[in-house]
Amino acid sequence: MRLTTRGRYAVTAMLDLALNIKKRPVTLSEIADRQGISQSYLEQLFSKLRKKGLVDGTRGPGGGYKLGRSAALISVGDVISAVNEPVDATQCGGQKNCRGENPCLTHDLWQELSLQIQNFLSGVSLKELMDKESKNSGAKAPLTSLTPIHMQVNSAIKTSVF
Amino acid sequence: MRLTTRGRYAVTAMLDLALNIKKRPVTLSEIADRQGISQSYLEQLFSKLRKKGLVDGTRGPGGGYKLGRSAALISVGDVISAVNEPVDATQCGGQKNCRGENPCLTHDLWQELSLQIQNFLSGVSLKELMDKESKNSGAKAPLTSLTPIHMQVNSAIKTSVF
DNA sequence: CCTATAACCAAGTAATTTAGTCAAGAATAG
DNA sequence: CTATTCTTGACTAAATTACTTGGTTATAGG
Repeated sequence: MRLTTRGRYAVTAMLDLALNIKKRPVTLSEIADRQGISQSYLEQLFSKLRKKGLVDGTRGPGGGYKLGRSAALISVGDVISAVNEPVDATQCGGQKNCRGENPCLTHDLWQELSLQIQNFLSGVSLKELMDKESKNSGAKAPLTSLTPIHMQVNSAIKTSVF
Repeated sequence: MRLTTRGRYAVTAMLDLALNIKKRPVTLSEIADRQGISQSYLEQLFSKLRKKGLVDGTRGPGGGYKLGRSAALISVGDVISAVNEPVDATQCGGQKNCRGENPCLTHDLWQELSLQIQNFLSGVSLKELMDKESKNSGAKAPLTSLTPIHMQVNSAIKTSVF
């Protein structure tokens, strides 16, 4: 799981798409204009998103993109991993023969952690983010926690460990 | 919060350090050798880790690095953000004047999500990862979940949403 | 004091990734 | 037929990452 500005662009664009689609598909030039991202760069990102089935494109006038499935069924993790090349964290490629003494020990731990992050991001859907937005639209209150429940549990664990 | 191979190197090295320190400090050449990372690259990473107080270095023969504080008090988030330059996600720099129509809308949402990831990674300490390791050392059982509790809650949320 | 060790520091470089440009082609609504 | 919009590919500039080189300081042990 990699997390760079590239993934941020993709999530931002997908959110823009999800929020602005009413009836007509949303064009890339609209998104590019609203979010200040190069259209051609968006084209590359959406090419990958389309291949993963996260968006559907229709050509011609009145065309554009729409979500490949319900926003509730698209996770942030889906979007981010769609636009990133898969990385193998271990230099031995899954074999445990890296070193003699401590073979891939910390690699396994990182792999495990990486999986946890992946799981976390798979637990946040576009719909949750959209709902968050609509709840705060027009209001002056700052954005609060997205998914309070497991965050509270998490901080409970944290305080119990410390 | 950025998440690249750079952060992986840092976490891996910190884990190696935490696992292999018994009485003597651990030298970078040891870590470099065990983990297959360039020593000079480690020096750069540890320079940043030291400036954040995450490690203490002692020079001369018998010298090396030790943890700046208890492994229970060092989170994975600490390590990762220590070796990365801070990024401002918005191109307007906190001002809400990016666009006319949808000012920084999705930016706010990304900011919120980014904060969540940060919180999540702040909830996982080096000690948790170490304990995970020692529990599985010598055993053939595969690694299971690190922090089962909030993961279970998380998946519960997920299934309730879907 | 001398020497080896190992942290510290800084500049530069190769490789990779990111972000963007440019130039086409293909589908389709009107 | 034409304008629109996706789709594709190749190419380029910028940024980041990973690594190299060549030092300097501090210190333990002889």
